[in-house]
Amino acid sequence: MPTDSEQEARDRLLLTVNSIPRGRVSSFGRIAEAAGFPRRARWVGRVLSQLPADTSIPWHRVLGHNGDITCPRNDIASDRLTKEGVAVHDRKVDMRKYVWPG
DNA sequence: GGTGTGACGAACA
DNA sequence: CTGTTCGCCACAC
Repeated sequence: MPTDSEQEARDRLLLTVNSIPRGRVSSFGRIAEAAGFPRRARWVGRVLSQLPADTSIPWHRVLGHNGDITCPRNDIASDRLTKEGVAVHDRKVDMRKYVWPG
């Protein structure tokens, strides 16, 4: 069973992911720091990987720091980002143009 | 309880 | 630009 503090940590993390505006993206490390967990990028990736398929969390807006779509469902992520107005080229995004916080 | 691994990231050659 | 090395941490074996 997850600890209360662990649950709280995940909640804070997902809250931060939820705050990424439509049409913008962020990186694992940036989200981790914004949520109050510096240097926990890998943990962020792990938590997102365990989200249910029907979640409302915009996990597709979280990319690698260089703009790479690194998730296993990169097709879905690419599709959703494109529909949000984010230009995706070769499974990559121009981080400098869409990064949040800007 | 050591070891390998991963939706990471930064520094460096 | 690519590849290497290291730090990081949860987890499976």
